[in-house]
Amino acid sequence: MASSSPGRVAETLREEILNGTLAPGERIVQEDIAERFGASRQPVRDALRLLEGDGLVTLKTNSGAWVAKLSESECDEAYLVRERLEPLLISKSIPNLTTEQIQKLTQLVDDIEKTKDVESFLRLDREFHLLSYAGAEDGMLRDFVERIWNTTQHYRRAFAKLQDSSHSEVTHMEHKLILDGIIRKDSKQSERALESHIRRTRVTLAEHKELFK
Amino acid sequence: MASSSPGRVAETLREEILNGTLAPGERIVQEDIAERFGASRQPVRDALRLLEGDGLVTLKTNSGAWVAKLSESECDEAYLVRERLEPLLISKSIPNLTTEQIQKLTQLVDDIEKTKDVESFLRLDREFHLLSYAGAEDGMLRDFVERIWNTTQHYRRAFAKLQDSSHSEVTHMEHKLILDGIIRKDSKQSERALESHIRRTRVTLAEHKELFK
DNA sequence: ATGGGCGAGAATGTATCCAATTAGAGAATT
DNA sequence: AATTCTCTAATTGGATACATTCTCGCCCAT
Repeated sequence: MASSSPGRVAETLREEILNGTLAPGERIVQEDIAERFGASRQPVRDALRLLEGDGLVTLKTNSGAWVAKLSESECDEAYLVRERLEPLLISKSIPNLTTEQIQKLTQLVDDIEKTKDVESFLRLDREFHLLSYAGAEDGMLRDFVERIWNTTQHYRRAFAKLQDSSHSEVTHMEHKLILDGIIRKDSKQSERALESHIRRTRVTLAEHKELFK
Repeated sequence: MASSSPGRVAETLREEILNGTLAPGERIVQEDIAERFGASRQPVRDALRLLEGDGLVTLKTNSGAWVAKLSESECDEAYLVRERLEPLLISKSIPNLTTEQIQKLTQLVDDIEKTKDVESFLRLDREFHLLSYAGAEDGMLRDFVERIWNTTQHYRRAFAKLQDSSHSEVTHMEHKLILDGIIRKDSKQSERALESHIRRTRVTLAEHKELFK
């Protein structure tokens, strides 16, 4: 069976964790997954180890695997790290973004402002930010940033649902400031706007401790 | 056999990669390792996956495992990330360092200044910096920082050998400035001294492209 | 009702075997 | 001499079976 390599299993599970099908704290049983993919437990174990490396799954020896969970302080830490790393990443990306990518970014900012649906907002917002980093070369920095986005995805969803359709005007302004810096190749502006953007989210998030109950 | 869990195998291999027994680019054969530990290949595979997650080993499907290798630009990126993350980490650590830990740090700065041996310098320098972070809670931030220290260890060694016994006076001054901030609980000072320390190393390292040949 | 201990059952860890794939050396061609 | 090609031996990936360990519900004591 060609579709049973650890990579494929991991990819599918990653999707399900990110889109919320698998909730944080939920247990993952090797044999169940193996059966789903018509494979043995071996590739599943490899897949789980891959996801552990991504911070999406927590493994405990002789015990099992669970979808990773963040505490309130861990989530706060994640945002503090984002504040420091993402401005660096975007500054490395901006000089190499193509015209097509910038065009797409412009459209995304527009689409994000229009959407009132939580899932669409999450998807578009993620696409906007990750695409704004597409000009940076692959490497540790991008890995770290993507890892943080993945491990905090669930909490971004919960937070977005809380704010519901009232995705603040401020968010859209921040996106526009980031985009403006990108268009004018003014990395410093994008860096600062992005830092403020993340910082504001962190502070706002800290006001909703109930998300971690 | 109690000593054959993936954790133990990974720990031993990690040691050997860090102390230079296993060089970057060197191939790792599953069966050889398995034989060394008197275990089967199964736990070895798990161990290799663990090390891959730590960035110490590179796996290629159907091909094998190699000790991870950094290019010049990847190494530069590592130091740029350190510049942003370690000041944050030390600022989280300083408020919680115990008197004993600070005493130990003071002694380490002293020992580092006295040593003329490359391996001792590496060990003490590593111990000093990591101990200065001991007050910070466990989490993603510390994981990231330790991972960078591990993946760049080999290049730090090569660089130290190059400078040999002439561990510059500047390095010791920087250590003293960091320590002074720690003692006086002046996080800002330690943050800035640390940032300069890492930045200077990055710039100096960039002048030695021959290390990546 | 609440908390702790206990045991049956389920899930994980490890070994071994077989199939699939690749690395690497040597030959042939340019 | 350098490069490409081919083939084989060696290595990795996956499945199955068995041993080991933990989870979770149940029971008992308080």
